Amino acid sequence: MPELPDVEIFRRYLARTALHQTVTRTRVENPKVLEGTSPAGLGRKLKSRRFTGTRRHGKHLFVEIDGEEWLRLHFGMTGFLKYHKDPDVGSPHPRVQFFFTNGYRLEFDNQRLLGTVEVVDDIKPTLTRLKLGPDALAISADDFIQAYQNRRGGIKSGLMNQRVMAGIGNIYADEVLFQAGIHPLTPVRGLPGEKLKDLHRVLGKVLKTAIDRRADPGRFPDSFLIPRRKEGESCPGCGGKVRKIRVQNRGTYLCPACQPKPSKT
DNA sequence: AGTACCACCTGACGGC
DNA sequence: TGCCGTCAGGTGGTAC
Repeated sequence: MPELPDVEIFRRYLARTALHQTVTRTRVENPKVLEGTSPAGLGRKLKSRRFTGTRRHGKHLFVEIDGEEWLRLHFGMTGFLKYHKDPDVGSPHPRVQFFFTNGYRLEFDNQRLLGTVEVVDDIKPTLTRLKLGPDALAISADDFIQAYQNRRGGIKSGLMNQRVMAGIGNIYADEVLFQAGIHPLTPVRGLPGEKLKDLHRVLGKVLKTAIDRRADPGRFPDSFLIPRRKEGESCPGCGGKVRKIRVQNRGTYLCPACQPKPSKT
């Protein structure tokens, strides 16, 4: 689930629930998701401290701890957050839990254990260490064009490369390329500047729309491809059949009519 | 620089 | 029913 729009929704969720709450204790159900600390170490870092702010960069969520350190949450392929009243039935895979003085708890659910919970001193050096490019929602048209115009390889791989730009994954790469009418295997070099500029505009529009719709495909506009990610579904643009191919070994959905394959030169 | 392939994990689904 | 391969919205390392 978690690409940029999903993580932005998680950020807002945390900001209206666990923010400003004081942690009484933490509980680590599975230490595999911890990075650079132990369950006891995480507890020491958070006990009696408050969450004081939130930030997001790409697919990473940062939660400020008393204005001193930051909790970095990365969700992998299956993560989400849930805020409960303590005795309530929780989420199915609460790998890490944060308990608060108000009797609520925040759960970091992560079924496949591909996510990460880490405490860091500061955000900037962390983005450098993780080699993340600019955030896909914040990047300017000029920076976008600069980042892509001299790249080799296919456009979908480029969009998903977190070092070039952070936040786009398999699903939203397909959506952006569908909305822009570009075939996923199009060489970036084959895209004129005007087309890149258009792609940047579409990127922003897709992300903002998805966030407005709470990153919930059930609420997406009829013009979106995401709710029709199935071989043989009808294309929202032309009514033709949606096709599935593999790009970078990832299932990739497109409309061959609306996204013509680039002609070889 | 970019890609292919494997690994890390759990779980759902379709075919036999 | 049960087993098995495949696939899943992420990412890092290694080899070419």
